[in-house]
Amino acid sequence: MEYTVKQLAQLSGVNGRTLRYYDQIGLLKPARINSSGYRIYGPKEVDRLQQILFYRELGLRLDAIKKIINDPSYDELAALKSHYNQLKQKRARLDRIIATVEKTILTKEGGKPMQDKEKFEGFKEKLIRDNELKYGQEIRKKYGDEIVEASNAKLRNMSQEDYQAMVKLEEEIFQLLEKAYASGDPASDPAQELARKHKEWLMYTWPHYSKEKHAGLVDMYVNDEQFTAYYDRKVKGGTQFLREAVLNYLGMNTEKNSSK
Amino acid sequence: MEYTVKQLAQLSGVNGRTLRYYDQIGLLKPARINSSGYRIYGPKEVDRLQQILFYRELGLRLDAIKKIINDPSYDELAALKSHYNQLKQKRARLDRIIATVEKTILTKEGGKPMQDKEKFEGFKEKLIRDNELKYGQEIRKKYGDEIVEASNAKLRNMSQEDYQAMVKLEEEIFQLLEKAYASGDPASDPAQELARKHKEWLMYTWPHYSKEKHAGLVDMYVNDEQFTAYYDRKVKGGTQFLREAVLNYLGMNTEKNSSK
DNA sequence: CCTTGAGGTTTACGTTACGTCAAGGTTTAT
DNA sequence: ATAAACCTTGACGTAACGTAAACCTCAAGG
Repeated sequence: MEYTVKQLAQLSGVNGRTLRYYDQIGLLKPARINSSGYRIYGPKEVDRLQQILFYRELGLRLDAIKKIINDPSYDELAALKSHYNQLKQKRARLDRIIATVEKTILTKEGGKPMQDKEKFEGFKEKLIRDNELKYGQEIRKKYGDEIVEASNAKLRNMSQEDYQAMVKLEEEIFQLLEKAYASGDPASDPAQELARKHKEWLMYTWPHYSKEKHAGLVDMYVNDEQFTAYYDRKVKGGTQFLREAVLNYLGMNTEKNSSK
Repeated sequence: MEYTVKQLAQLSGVNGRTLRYYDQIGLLKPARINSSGYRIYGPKEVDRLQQILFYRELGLRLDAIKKIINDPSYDELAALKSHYNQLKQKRARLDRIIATVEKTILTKEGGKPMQDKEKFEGFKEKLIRDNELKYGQEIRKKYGDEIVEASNAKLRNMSQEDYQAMVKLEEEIFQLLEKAYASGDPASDPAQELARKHKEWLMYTWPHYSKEKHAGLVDMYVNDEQFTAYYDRKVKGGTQFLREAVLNYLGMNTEKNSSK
């Protein structure tokens, strides 16, 4: 089947302008342009649009979507399964909001007062999405979906104070990283403190901590540009240094400097 | 309990900047400003923010939310019950999308091809929301929730062709309105044709048509500024004329010109 | 054959709901 | 006393379109 702009728009429920915009930003190019300049979409584009809408439903930004589906290692089927899980999470969030509404109604009708905190149950998706962005993509590939889901679930149930403590801890880690890096020695006291805090910080969201996973994670940090950018933003080479400090802390040998 | 910007932000999960913005546009003013110029929010503001977030969750725009909760006739409890229904609808929509993903996965794995149309099941909320904006607010007040819900349900199940036909019909109505209005006579042929088409158009979404409801509706058109703006956009006085044409068509007397 | 109406095109400016500085004042903790 | 962590008010930036202008193309009817 082939479709013009309007036809595909009607089929999918999006606006025609949206399709032109998607063409403009290179997110969804038509299969071809006919002799009079019309955009013509084929079956492949229909599927691609469907994928785009799934991602959009999850709240991803268009440039992120573009990156993902243009990635040569993009696996459509795996992506669909991931969608499936995330949509279920989204529904779970909706369930919590619905429960909050129910509770609020009962409160208004019954008179039993509600804690301010309770009033916002379910509205914290953004924090979860941040977590997802930081740890979702890559870790999903390495360790599978479960660990990310569990991490999100834990985050969701985290108390206000815990969350604040966690954010504070993260800041401390960055400060320690600067200090320890200045010492230049991954075995130094501040470096070991850094590694300890990094572990502590991970345990806020990891369901089961293990040395192997921790080591695997810092190893991945070094190889993944997103993570490297994140940990290098204060000091260049910070990611590398963090890895060595953690491996040292865990009593694992860095290949680079084995004994000494 | 009293909160500063950051505290309320952490409590509710929104960004501090968001709260300042809401103050700026007059959507959520702090209870008071303390001696050093800080915004201080009290319990009433906490509740109001919760309401705002409920509406935002449903996809309403901030100016619309402002209108609604500033309306002196705004009934918090009724609003909550309405939220409850709409959130459930939203969840139903999510369920449909989840079902689509499941189906897509099965298709990819099993090989049975999927209809292009099926691929977009669940993504048509916008049409429904438009319907809701046009007919939700006021009709909910007059006839209760059920009729609106039923109307939405009908729209949701409407086929592509029906929908197109309906949109086309709406356009015809506006053209007829112009023509009939020019004649100046609500009993004229084009005016009667107009009324007939208006009925036909309503029947696309109304579960049960009745003369009384039709008459009540056009009556309401005249008194509601949103509707008046809508039907007056081509010709001034069009709403009034439409009302008279319909009442005439239904064999009901307009008080203004009873016999003649 | 010509018109009309519904589609198509590009270009360009407007909008919503914030995010992100910048530059500075205030409060709290050490 | 000094820094850290708040707060303030601008002011500019942005994402993802909506909308309007000005023009081209195609199918159907008088």
